[in-house]
Amino acid sequence: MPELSAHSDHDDIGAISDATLRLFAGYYMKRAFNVVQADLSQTLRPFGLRMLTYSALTVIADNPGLRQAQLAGALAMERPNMVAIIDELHRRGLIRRDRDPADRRAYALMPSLEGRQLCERANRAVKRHEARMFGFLDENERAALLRALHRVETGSRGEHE
Amino acid sequence: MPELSAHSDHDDIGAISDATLRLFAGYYMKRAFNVVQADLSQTLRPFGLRMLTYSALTVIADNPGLRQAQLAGALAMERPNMVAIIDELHRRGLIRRDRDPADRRAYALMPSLEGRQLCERANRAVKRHEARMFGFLDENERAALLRALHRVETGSRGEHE
DNA sequence: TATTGTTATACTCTATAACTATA
DNA sequence: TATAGTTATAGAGTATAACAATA
Repeated sequence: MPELSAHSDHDDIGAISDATLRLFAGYYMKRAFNVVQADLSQTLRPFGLRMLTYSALTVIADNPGLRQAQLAGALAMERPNMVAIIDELHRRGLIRRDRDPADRRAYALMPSLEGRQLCERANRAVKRHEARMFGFLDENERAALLRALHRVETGSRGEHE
Repeated sequence: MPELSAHSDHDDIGAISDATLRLFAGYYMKRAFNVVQADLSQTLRPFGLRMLTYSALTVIADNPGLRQAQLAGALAMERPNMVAIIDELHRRGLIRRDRDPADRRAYALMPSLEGRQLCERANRAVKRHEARMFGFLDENERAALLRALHRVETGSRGEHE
Protein backbone atom coordinates (compact mmCIF):
# COMPACT_ATOMS: atom_id res chain seq x y z
CA MET A 1 0.00 0.00 0.00
CA PRO A 2 1.72 3.20 -1.12
CA GLU A 3 1.99 6.03 1.36
CA LEU A 4 -0.27 8.77 0.03
CA SER A 5 0.33 11.93 2.02
CA ALA A 6 -2.53 14.08 0.83
CA HIS A 7 -2.56 17.78 1.62
CA SER A 8 1.07 18.35 2.52
CA ASP A 9 0.63 21.52 4.53
CA HIS A 10 3.49 23.95 4.69
CA ASP A 11 4.98 24.73 8.05
CA ASP A 12 2.90 27.31 9.86
CA ILE A 13 5.67 28.56 12.16
CA GLY A 14 5.99 32.28 11.59
CA ALA A 15 3.33 32.18 8.91
CA ILE A 16 1.25 35.14 7.84
CA SER A 17 -2.27 34.91 9.23
CA ASP A 18 -4.99 34.32 6.70
CA ALA A 19 -6.48 37.69 7.64
CA THR A 20 -3.33 39.51 6.52
CA LEU A 21 -2.84 37.40 3.40
CA ARG A 22 -4.99 38.54 0.54
CA LEU A 23 -4.29 37.06 -2.86
CA PHE A 24 -6.21 37.23 -6.11
CA ALA A 25 -8.73 34.51 -6.86
CA GLY A 26 -6.56 32.79 -9.47
CA TYR A 27 -3.91 32.09 -6.86
CA TYR A 28 -6.36 30.10 -4.78
CA MET A 29 -7.14 28.06 -7.88
CA LYS A 30 -3.43 27.42 -8.31
CA ARG A 31 -2.95 26.37 -4.70
CA ALA A 32 -5.89 23.97 -4.74
CA PHE A 33 -4.87 22.55 -8.10
CA ASN A 34 -1.29 21.99 -6.92
CA VAL A 35 -2.54 19.90 -4.01
CA VAL A 36 -4.79 17.85 -6.27
CA GLN A 37 -2.07 17.46 -8.88
CA ALA A 38 0.49 16.30 -6.31
CA ASP A 39 -1.88 13.67 -4.94
CA LEU A 40 -2.86 12.55 -8.43
CA SER A 41 0.80 12.15 -9.42
CA GLN A 42 1.38 9.89 -6.44
CA THR A 43 -1.78 8.00 -7.26
CA LEU A 44 -0.74 7.36 -10.87
CA ARG A 45 2.93 6.62 -10.22
CA PRO A 46 2.41 2.88 -9.54
CA PHE A 47 0.81 2.61 -12.99
CA GLY A 48 3.63 4.48 -14.72
CA LEU A 49 1.21 7.22 -15.68
CA ARG A 50 1.15 11.00 -15.27
CA MET A 51 -1.85 13.30 -15.31
CA LEU A 52 -1.65 13.85 -19.06
CA THR A 53 -0.86 10.28 -20.11
CA TYR A 54 -3.66 9.01 -17.89
CA SER A 55 -6.09 11.62 -19.22
CA ALA A 56 -5.21 10.82 -22.82
CA LEU A 57 -5.56 7.09 -22.20
CA THR A 58 -9.02 7.44 -20.66
CA VAL A 59 -10.27 9.65 -23.48
CA ILE A 60 -8.92 7.21 -26.08
CA ALA A 61 -10.51 4.27 -24.24
CA ASP A 62 -13.86 6.07 -24.10
CA ASN A 63 -13.66 7.35 -27.69
CA PRO A 64 -11.79 4.75 -29.75
CA GLY A 65 -10.77 5.89 -33.20
CA LEU A 66 -10.44 9.58 -32.49
CA ARG A 67 -7.63 11.68 -33.99
CA GLN A 68 -4.77 13.34 -32.18
CA ALA A 69 -6.14 16.79 -32.92
CA GLN A 70 -9.50 15.81 -31.45
CA LEU A 71 -7.78 14.42 -28.40
CA ALA A 72 -5.77 17.60 -27.99
CA GLY A 73 -9.00 19.59 -28.22
CA ALA A 74 -10.72 17.38 -25.66
CA LEU A 75 -7.84 17.85 -23.24
CA ALA A 76 -7.52 21.57 -24.04
CA MET A 77 -3.87 21.34 -24.99
CA GLU A 78 -1.85 22.24 -28.06
CA ARG A 79 -1.28 19.64 -30.74
CA PRO A 80 2.53 19.67 -30.54
CA ASN A 81 2.37 18.78 -26.87
CA MET A 82 0.21 15.79 -27.69
CA VAL A 83 2.96 14.06 -29.67
CA ALA A 84 5.15 13.00 -26.75
CA ILE A 85 2.10 11.80 -24.83
CA ILE A 86 0.96 9.62 -27.73
CA ASP A 87 4.49 8.37 -28.33
CA GLU A 88 4.78 7.29 -24.72
CA LEU A 89 1.44 5.47 -24.67
CA HIS A 90 2.27 3.80 -27.98
CA ARG A 91 5.79 2.78 -26.94
CA ARG A 92 4.31 1.09 -23.88
CA GLY A 93 1.81 -0.77 -26.03
CA LEU A 94 -1.20 0.86 -24.41
CA ILE A 95 -2.63 2.27 -27.65
CA ARG A 96 -2.54 1.52 -31.37
CA ARG A 97 -2.19 4.14 -34.10
CA ASP A 98 -4.13 3.05 -37.17
CA ARG A 99 -3.84 5.13 -40.30
CA ASP A 100 -7.24 6.54 -41.26
CA PRO A 101 -7.81 5.16 -44.81
CA ALA A 102 -10.15 8.05 -45.62
CA ASP A 103 -7.56 10.69 -44.63
CA ARG A 104 -4.02 9.41 -44.74
CA ARG A 105 -2.69 12.37 -42.78
CA ALA A 106 -4.55 11.29 -39.67
CA TYR A 107 -4.24 8.50 -37.12
CA ALA A 108 -7.17 6.69 -35.52
CA LEU A 109 -6.18 6.13 -31.91
CA MET A 110 -7.31 2.84 -30.37
CA PRO A 111 -6.73 1.42 -26.90
CA SER A 112 -5.00 -1.96 -26.74
CA LEU A 113 -6.21 -4.67 -24.39
CA GLU A 114 -3.35 -3.79 -22.02
CA GLY A 115 -4.32 -0.13 -22.31
CA ARG A 116 -7.94 -0.81 -21.39
CA GLN A 117 -6.91 -3.00 -18.47
CA LEU A 118 -4.39 -0.49 -17.13
CA CYS A 119 -6.99 2.24 -17.55
CA GLU A 120 -9.53 0.25 -15.54
CA ARG A 121 -7.10 -0.28 -12.70
CA ALA A 122 -5.98 3.35 -12.72
CA ASN A 123 -9.61 4.49 -12.78
CA ARG A 124 -10.24 2.75 -9.49
CA ALA A 125 -7.23 4.41 -7.88
CA VAL A 126 -8.31 7.79 -9.25
CA LYS A 127 -11.79 7.25 -7.78
CA ARG A 128 -10.15 6.93 -4.39
CA HIS A 129 -8.01 9.97 -5.13
CA GLU A 130 -11.13 11.98 -5.90
CA ALA A 131 -12.75 10.80 -2.69
CA ARG A 132 -9.70 12.05 -0.79
CA MET A 133 -9.70 15.41 -2.55
CA PHE A 134 -13.41 16.15 -2.87
CA GLY A 135 -15.12 13.66 -0.57
CA PHE A 136 -15.98 16.24 2.08
CA LEU A 137 -18.05 18.18 -0.43
CA ASP A 138 -21.62 16.94 -0.66
CA GLU A 139 -23.18 16.30 -4.08
CA ASN A 140 -24.54 19.82 -4.39
CA GLU A 141 -21.27 21.48 -3.38
CA ARG A 142 -19.29 19.30 -5.71
CA ALA A 143 -21.60 19.94 -8.64
CA ALA A 144 -21.51 23.67 -7.91
CA LEU A 145 -17.72 23.62 -7.85
CA LEU A 146 -17.47 21.82 -11.19
CA ARG A 147 -20.09 24.09 -12.71
CA ALA A 148 -18.26 27.20 -11.51
CA LEU A 149 -14.95 25.88 -12.87
CA HIS A 150 -16.57 25.14 -16.21
CA ARG A 151 -18.05 28.61 -16.37
CA VAL A 152 -14.66 30.15 -15.59
CA GLU A 153 -13.03 28.04 -18.29
CA THR A 154 -15.57 28.86 -20.97
CA GLY A 155 -16.16 32.47 -19.94
CA SER A 156 -19.70 31.54 -18.89
CA ARG A 157 -20.64 30.66 -22.43
CA GLY A 158 -22.26 27.27 -22.89
CA GLU A 159 -24.82 27.21 -20.09
CA HIS A 160 -27.57 26.81 -22.70
CA GLU A 161 -29.02 23.65 -21.24
CA MET B 1 -4.46 49.02 -25.12
CA PRO B 2 -3.19 45.47 -25.24
CA GLU B 3 -5.31 42.86 -26.90
CA LEU B 4 -6.59 40.64 -24.13
CA SER B 5 -8.15 37.58 -25.66
CA ALA B 6 -9.75 35.98 -22.65
CA HIS B 7 -11.03 32.45 -22.89
CA SER B 8 -9.22 31.28 -26.01
CA ASP B 9 -11.52 28.42 -26.91
CA HIS B 10 -10.07 25.55 -28.83
CA ASP B 11 -11.50 24.75 -32.20
CA ASP B 12 -14.70 22.78 -31.84
CA ILE B 13 -14.64 21.20 -35.30
CA GLY B 14 -14.72 17.46 -34.84
CA ALA B 15 -14.73 17.86 -31.09
CA ILE B 16 -15.98 15.26 -28.66
CA SER B 17 -19.33 16.24 -27.20
CA ASP B 18 -19.33 17.13 -23.54
CA ALA B 19 -21.67 14.19 -22.93
CA THR B 20 -19.06 11.73 -24.21
CA LEU B 21 -16.13 13.43 -22.48
CA ARG B 22 -15.81 12.49 -18.85
CA LEU B 23 -12.69 13.54 -17.06
CA PHE B 24 -11.78 13.47 -13.39
CA ALA B 25 -12.50 16.55 -11.31
CA GLY B 26 -8.88 17.65 -11.08
CA TYR B 27 -8.71 18.03 -14.83
CA TYR B 28 -11.51 20.58 -14.77
CA MET B 29 -9.51 22.49 -12.17
CA LYS B 30 -6.52 22.41 -14.49
CA ARG B 31 -8.51 23.63 -17.48
CA ALA B 32 -10.09 26.51 -15.60
CA PHE B 33 -6.78 27.47 -14.02
CA ASN B 34 -5.02 27.44 -17.39
CA VAL B 35 -7.53 29.93 -18.76
CA VAL B 36 -7.14 32.19 -15.73
CA GLN B 37 -3.37 31.86 -15.79
CA ALA B 38 -3.16 32.73 -19.50
CA ASP B 39 -5.28 35.84 -19.03
CA LEU B 40 -3.32 36.86 -15.95
CA SER B 41 -0.01 36.48 -17.80
CA GLN B 42 -1.26 38.82 -20.53
CA THR B 43 -2.53 41.19 -17.87
CA LEU B 44 0.82 41.35 -16.07
CA ARG B 45 3.06 41.42 -19.16
CA PRO B 46 2.92 45.23 -19.57
CA PHE B 47 4.27 45.54 -16.02
CA GLY B 48 7.08 43.05 -16.62
CA LEU B 49 5.55 40.75 -14.01
CA ARG B 50 4.49 37.10 -13.96
CA MET B 51 2.02 35.43 -11.65
CA LEU B 52 4.67 34.55 -9.08
CA THR B 53 6.63 37.81 -9.17
CA TYR B 54 3.38 39.75 -8.89
CA SER B 55 2.13 37.55 -6.04
CA ALA B 56 5.41 37.90 -4.16
CA LEU B 57 5.45 41.66 -4.66
CA THR B 58 1.92 42.10 -3.31
CA VAL B 59 2.61 39.94 -0.25
CA ILE B 60 5.82 41.89 0.46
CA ALA B 61 3.99 45.19 0.02
CA ASP B 62 1.25 44.07 2.41
CA ASN B 63 3.65 42.51 4.93
CA PRO B 64 6.87 44.53 4.87
CA GLY B 65 9.76 42.99 6.73
CA LEU B 66 8.81 39.36 6.29
CA ARG B 67 11.39 36.69 5.57
CA GLN B 68 11.77 34.64 2.43
CA ALA B 69 10.70 31.46 4.17
CA GLN B 70 7.53 33.17 5.41
CA LEU B 71 6.87 34.44 1.89
CA ALA B 72 7.37 30.97 0.47
CA GLY B 73 4.92 29.62 3.04
CA ALA B 74 2.36 32.30 2.24
CA LEU B 75 2.58 31.47 -1.48
CA ALA B 76 2.67 27.71 -0.83
CA MET B 77 5.89 27.18 -2.72
CA GLU B 78 9.25 25.69 -1.83
CA ARG B 79 12.04 27.92 -0.53
CA PRO B 80 14.50 27.16 -3.34
CA ASN B 81 11.97 28.32 -5.93
CA MET B 82 11.61 31.61 -4.08
CA VAL B 83 15.21 32.64 -4.72
CA ALA B 84 14.91 33.47 -8.41
CA ILE B 85 11.68 35.39 -7.76
CA ILE B 86 13.33 37.51 -5.05
CA ASP B 87 16.43 38.02 -7.20
CA GLU B 88 14.30 39.30 -10.06
CA LEU B 89 12.32 41.72 -7.91
CA HIS B 90 15.53 42.94 -6.27
CA ARG B 91 17.41 43.34 -9.54
CA ARG B 92 14.58 45.51 -10.84
CA GLY B 93 14.72 47.66 -7.70
CA LEU B 94 11.19 46.74 -6.63
CA ILE B 95 12.19 45.39 -3.20
CA ARG B 96 14.99 45.82 -0.69
CA ARG B 97 16.65 42.98 1.21
CA ASP B 98 17.67 44.21 4.66
CA ARG B 99 19.68 41.88 6.85
CA ASP B 100 17.78 41.09 10.04
CA PRO B 101 20.17 42.30 12.81
CA ALA B 102 18.63 39.85 15.29
CA ASP B 103 19.21 36.86 12.97
CA ARG B 104 21.93 37.43 10.44
CA ARG B 105 20.89 34.43 8.37
CA ALA B 106 17.60 36.05 7.43
CA TYR B 107 16.52 38.88 5.16
CA ALA B 108 13.73 41.32 5.92
CA LEU B 109 11.98 41.97 2.61
CA MET B 110 10.74 45.51 2.04
CA PRO B 111 9.00 47.06 -0.95
CA SER B 112 10.72 50.05 -2.54
CA LEU B 113 8.76 53.11 -3.60
CA GLU B 114 8.90 51.89 -7.20
CA GLY B 115 7.74 48.48 -6.02
CA ARG B 116 4.73 49.90 -4.21
CA GLN B 117 3.82 52.07 -7.17
CA LEU B 118 4.14 49.24 -9.69
CA CYS B 119 2.12 47.03 -7.37
CA GLU B 120 -0.66 49.61 -7.18
CA ARG B 121 -0.87 49.90 -10.95
CA ALA B 122 -0.75 46.12 -11.42
CA ASN B 123 -3.43 45.68 -8.77
CA ARG B 124 -5.85 47.76 -10.80
CA ALA B 125 -5.20 45.67 -13.92
CA VAL B 126 -5.62 42.46 -11.92
CA LYS B 127 -8.94 43.76 -10.60
CA ARG B 128 -10.13 44.03 -14.19
CA HIS B 129 -8.68 40.57 -14.93
CA GLU B 130 -10.68 39.13 -12.03
CA ALA B 131 -13.83 40.85 -13.29
CA ARG B 132 -13.29 39.19 -16.68
CA MET B 133 -12.67 35.77 -15.17
CA PHE B 134 -15.15 35.70 -12.29
CA GLY B 135 -17.48 38.65 -12.92
CA PHE B 136 -20.39 36.49 -14.03
CA LEU B 137 -20.45 34.75 -10.66
CA ASP B 138 -22.53 36.60 -8.09
CA GLU B 139 -21.14 37.26 -4.63
CA ASN B 140 -22.49 34.02 -3.19
CA GLU B 141 -21.23 31.88 -6.06
CA ARG B 142 -17.82 33.47 -5.92
CA ALA B 143 -17.52 33.04 -2.17
CA ALA B 144 -18.65 29.42 -2.49
CA LEU B 145 -16.04 28.78 -5.17
CA LEU B 146 -13.22 30.25 -3.09
CA ARG B 147 -14.40 28.39 0.00
CA ALA B 148 -14.53 25.11 -1.91
CA LEU B 149 -11.04 25.68 -3.34
CA HIS B 150 -9.71 26.46 0.11
CA ARG B 151 -11.25 23.31 1.52
CA VAL B 152 -9.73 21.25 -1.28
CA GLU B 153 -6.32 22.79 -0.65
CA THR B 154 -6.39 22.27 3.09
CA GLY B 155 -8.18 18.93 3.04
CA SER B 156 -11.19 20.55 4.70
CA ARG B 157 -9.22 21.34 7.81
CA GLY B 158 -9.39 24.93 8.98
CA GLU B 159 -13.13 25.63 8.82
CA HIS B 160 -13.07 26.26 12.59
CA GLU B 161 -14.42 29.80 12.37
C1' DT C 1 -4.61 27.08 -49.35
C1' DA C 2 -5.68 24.46 -45.24
C1' DT C 3 -5.02 20.60 -42.06
C1' DT C 4 -2.53 16.45 -39.58
C1' DG C 5 1.05 15.29 -37.28
C1' DT C 6 5.73 16.60 -36.34
C1' DT C 7 10.23 18.90 -34.84
C1' DA C 8 12.54 22.26 -32.43
C1' DT C 9 12.59 25.41 -28.97
C1' DA C 10 11.76 28.31 -25.04
C1' DC C 11 9.46 29.53 -20.96
C1' DT C 12 7.22 28.69 -16.49
C1' DC C 13 6.39 26.21 -12.45
C1' DT C 14 7.48 22.47 -9.16
C1' DA C 15 10.33 19.35 -6.21
C1' DT C 16 14.48 17.42 -3.98
C1' DA C 17 19.22 16.98 -2.27
C1' DA C 18 23.04 19.20 -0.65
C1' DC C 19 25.70 23.16 0.46
C1' DT C 20 27.08 27.88 3.55
C1' DA C 21 26.56 30.64 7.22
C1' DT C 22 24.56 31.37 10.91
C1' DA C 23 21.80 30.09 15.27
C1' DT D 1 21.62 19.98 15.81
C1' DA D 2 18.57 22.99 13.34
C1' DT D 3 17.30 26.95 10.36
C1' DA D 4 17.70 30.74 6.38
C1' DG D 5 18.98 31.23 2.15
C1' DT D 6 21.29 29.15 -1.75
C1' DT D 7 22.88 26.14 -5.72
C1' DA D 8 22.17 22.63 -8.87
C1' DT D 9 19.23 19.78 -11.15
C1' DA D 10 15.39 17.25 -12.90
C1' DG D 11 10.70 16.75 -14.13
C1' DA D 12 6.35 18.37 -15.84
C1' DG D 13 3.37 21.38 -18.39
C1' DT D 14 2.63 25.13 -21.82
C1' DA D 15 3.12 27.89 -26.11
C1' DT D 16 4.75 29.23 -30.75
C1' DA D 17 6.89 28.89 -35.36
C1' DA D 18 7.88 26.13 -39.09
C1' DC D 19 8.09 21.88 -41.73
C1' DA D 20 6.47 17.50 -44.74
C1' DA D 21 2.72 14.92 -46.27
C1' DT D 22 -1.82 15.08 -47.54
C1' DA D 23 -6.35 17.13 -48.38
